[in-house]
Amino acid sequence: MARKTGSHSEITGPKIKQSALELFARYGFAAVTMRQIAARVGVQAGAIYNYTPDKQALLFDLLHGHMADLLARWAEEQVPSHPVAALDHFVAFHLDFHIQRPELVFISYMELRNLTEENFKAIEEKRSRYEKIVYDMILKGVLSGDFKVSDAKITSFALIAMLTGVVDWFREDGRLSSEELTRQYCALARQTLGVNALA
Amino acid sequence: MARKTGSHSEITGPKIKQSALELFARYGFAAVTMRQIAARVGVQAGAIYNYTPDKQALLFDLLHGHMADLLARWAEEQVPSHPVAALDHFVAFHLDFHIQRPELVFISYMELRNLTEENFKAIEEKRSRYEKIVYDMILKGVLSGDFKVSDAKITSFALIAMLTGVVDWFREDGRLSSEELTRQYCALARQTLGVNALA
DNA sequence: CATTGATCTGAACGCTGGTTCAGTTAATAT
DNA sequence: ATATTAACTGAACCAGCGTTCAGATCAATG
Repeated sequence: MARKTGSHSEITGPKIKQSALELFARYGFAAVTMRQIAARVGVQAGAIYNYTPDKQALLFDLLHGHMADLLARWAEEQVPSHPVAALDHFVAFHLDFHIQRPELVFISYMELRNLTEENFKAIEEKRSRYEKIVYDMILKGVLSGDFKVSDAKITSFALIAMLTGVVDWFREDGRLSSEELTRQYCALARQTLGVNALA
Repeated sequence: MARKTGSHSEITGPKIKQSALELFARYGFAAVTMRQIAARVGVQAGAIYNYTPDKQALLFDLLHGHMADLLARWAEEQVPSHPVAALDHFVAFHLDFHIQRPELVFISYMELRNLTEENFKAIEEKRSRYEKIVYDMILKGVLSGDFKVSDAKITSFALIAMLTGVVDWFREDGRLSSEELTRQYCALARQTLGVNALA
């Protein structure tokens, strides 16, 4: 027996990516076997190499695609000009995007060190671009007087950390709906940035 | 050639733990070899098994010791009774403790999934205890009217995430001293918890 | 119907992993 | 000196790793 009826590359390709993603997220890149990925797809290990040059590329494609997607989506957003409205908009966007991809968010943080130096740099560059977006947003609000923070850089890190940390505990079927979550975090973010705080 | 002059278990034991910690933090548990750890200690791989039953125990001891240490230290602290002072105290404690052990903090977050189910539960239990401390602290301030937050549970997660996230970027020789860092985060935490905010 | 080419199998390759253990060494006790 | 033993070596075991590849299979083509 060899090739199964109805197997096509248009199906197998995405399935490999998806399986790799799930397994990397659950067990970690180094702990996952090509044979495990193949088994989940319903294929032998060798078949994977029709779709990726090696295991490293499988990881890199996932991470790089994730960051590229994040930046592309943000570029499409219509950001309000008022700093507080922009903050709300960003919080909603960030939460929505990350909550929909908990596994990608997870491995994007965890598996950076399993990347080749070259591949690592490519991801870092995109990550910095995103951090700069947040930093610029905060800076604008500080200059306009809408935000009161003692250090815009620190605050940008703190804001990202506290928003991204949500994927560690949020569950779609949990106590909070995603709408409620967004509402809560918009209020929390405003407070953290000192909106309406005393000078 | 076999045993080297001056080698003693009181030295080799801690050296193994330390080497394992450094390597796990840098390359990840699954990617690190017993032979790599041994090489760093200056010993053959087999010698490690005089100090640990297996690789898993090496990881578990590090994580469990870290959490036990965290809880023990906090238990020794004299916490002010006033909610705002207690918050400041907690922020200073948490930052200080975590900044001094960036590698342990790192692997405590990253390598949980490489633990046996039984070992995982033991760590989780301690982690929950710590989270409850934070939650209770926030709740107390909310009830006294010193804190204004819309959801104490969410806020406790957000606070921990934003404080612990510091180890991702803070460097002892960086722009900020640890004292300055603490000052900044005390202010940030107060703002996040709505101290002095309008009702 | 014959041919082709994309897709996949199954077995193999060389290598490295965690772990074990008989034997060696040197510090200590007698 | 001799005996004892904790500490370590060095080699081995075998399972499993990522990766390769010749050959099998099937869908599509002409």
